[in-house]
Amino acid sequence: MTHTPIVELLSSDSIHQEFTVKGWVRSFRANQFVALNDGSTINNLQCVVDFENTDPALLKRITVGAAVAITGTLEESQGGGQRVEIKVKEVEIEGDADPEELKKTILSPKRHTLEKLREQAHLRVRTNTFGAIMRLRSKLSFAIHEYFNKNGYYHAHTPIITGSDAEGAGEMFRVSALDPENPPRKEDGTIDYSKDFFGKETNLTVSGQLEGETYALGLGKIYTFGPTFRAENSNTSRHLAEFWMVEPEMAFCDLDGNMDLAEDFIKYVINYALENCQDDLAFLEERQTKEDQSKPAAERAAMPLREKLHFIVDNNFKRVSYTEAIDILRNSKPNKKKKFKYPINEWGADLQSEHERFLVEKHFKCPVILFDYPANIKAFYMRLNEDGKTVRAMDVLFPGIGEMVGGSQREERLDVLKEKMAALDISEEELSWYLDTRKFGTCTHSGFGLGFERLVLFVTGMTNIRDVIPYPRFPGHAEF
RNA sequence: UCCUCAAUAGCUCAGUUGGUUAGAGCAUCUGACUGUUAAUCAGAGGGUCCUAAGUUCGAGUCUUAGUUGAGGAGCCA
Repeated sequence: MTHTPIVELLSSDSIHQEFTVKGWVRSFRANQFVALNDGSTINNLQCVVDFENTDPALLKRITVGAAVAITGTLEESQGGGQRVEIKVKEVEIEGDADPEELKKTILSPKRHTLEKLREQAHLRVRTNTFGAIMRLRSKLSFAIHEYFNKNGYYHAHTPIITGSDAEGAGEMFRVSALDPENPPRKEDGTIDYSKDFFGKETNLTVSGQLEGETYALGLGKIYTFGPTFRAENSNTSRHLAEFWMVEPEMAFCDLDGNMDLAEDFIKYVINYALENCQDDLAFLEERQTKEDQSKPAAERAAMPLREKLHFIVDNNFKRVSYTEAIDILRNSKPNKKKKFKYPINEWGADLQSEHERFLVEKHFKCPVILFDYPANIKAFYMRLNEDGKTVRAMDVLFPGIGEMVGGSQREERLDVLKEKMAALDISEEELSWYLDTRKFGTCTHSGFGLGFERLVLFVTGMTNIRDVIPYPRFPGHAEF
C-alpha cells in the first residue's frame, strides 16, 4: 500500500480524494482528532475519527507515540487550526505505544528541557524542536554540496584514517587492530606498531586540509565535507570530539579570494535555509522568543531568528586585520575600565573569547573576518607576510558562536615552509608527500575549515552544539 | 583540565530555624463530555529526596568525599 507524505497533503487541493498517511500520533484530542506527524514537515495532519462508529478497542490503541496508517478522504477543515484534514475511513495500528511506559520518556506530551532530551537522543528526533533542527541540518548539508558543485569545485574524499600524525590540529584518536591486552612488543618493550593492521601508527583525521591541498594542486578547486575527530578534553557548548567539517581548498587563490569565498559561501547556505526551511525556522524562531521571555534582557537574542539570518545575508562581513583589532581593543571601554580578564596591552597577544565577543557582538555587531595574525600564534603552513611577523591567516567570527571558520593562504615557498617546520620540530620525512607539492609546480593557494555544527547552531538559534548533531560525542559520552 | 552553580514523583519545581504521614502543576490511569487545537470537568495511582560516610535524640534540610548535569574559561572548527 502506498502512502502520501503529510507535507504534500497539507498543501494539496485534492479535496474529497482518498489518501493513506502513515506516521506517529502526536496527540489524540476529544476521542476524535488525531494529530499525525510523519517527519516530512514540522506540521501535523489532523485526522478526524468517527468515534461513534469505530471499535472502542481500536480507539484505545490510538495513543501518543503510536505508529498508525490512516486511510480517508482529504476535506476542508471545519476547525480553525488547519486548512485541510483527513476524514478517517480506516485506522490501522502498526506499532502500539503503551502510555504507562511512554510517559517515562521524552515522548510524553509535555515540555522537556534540552538536557532531558539529550539523555534520550534516540527519541528526541520525534519532537518538534529536533525534527526542525535535523531537517535544517540535512538541508544545510545539501546546500553546501550544491554551492560547491555550482561553482566548479570537486568533492574530494580525504581519508578518515590518517597515517600522518603532523596535521597539527589537536589530540588524535588512535586507530589500531592490535590486541590491547597483549600487543606485540619490540625488544625495548615498546609496542611494535609495524605489526599493526597498517604496519604503522594510525589515527582518526583531525583535518583533511593537507590531503586537500594536494588535491587542489591537481583538480584546481576542491572541497571536503566529512567527519573529523579530536581527542581534546573540551567540555564546552561549542566543541565536539566528532564533528563535521567543510574544507574548501583552491589553487591560484590568495587570502582575499579565500575571504571572498568564505563570505559568499556562508551567505549562500544561510539564504538556502531561509528559502527552503521556512516552517522549521518559524518554529525555532518562536521557540527562541518564548525561551527569551524567561531570560534577563541582557541574555536575550538581539533580533528574531529569521531577521538575524537575513541580516547576515544582506550585509557585508567586516574585515579587520589583527593589528587593527588590537588597536580597537586597546582603546575600547572594557579595556580602559579593566573589564577584560585578559587586558590588551601590546601587539602579539592571542585574542581570548572575551575579545572576539567584544569585536563581534559589541563593536561591529556583525560577522567579522580577522586576518594577518602574528605568525607565532598560528600553524606552520600559513603563508608568511613580507613583514616577516604576520601570516596570511583569517578567522570568521560569528556572534554567539565565535570562530565559525579558520583558514589561510598556504605557504607555497618550499624554503620558507621548511624553515618553519624546522623551528617547530616537525619532521620533513613525515610530511615529504606534502612538501612534494611545493617542489613540483607549487603555486599560490588557500583554503579554510568551517565547523558544520557551528553553522547549524547559528542557523537554528540553538546554543549547545550537542543539540545540533544526532548523537553527540564528547568526553565521557559515546552512548547510542 | 580549571572556576561557579545545581540534583526531591515520569517531567518542571516548592519544601520555613534540622522536627509528625514530603507537596503543587503537567503527564498517566478511570469516568464524564464530544469540532478539538497545550481540549475541558471530576476522581485515582505514583517518592531509593543522586550515592557514600559523618554530625545530631532526630537530616530532603548541616558537613565531607564522590557521581551526574548546566554555565563560563582554556584548546579549536
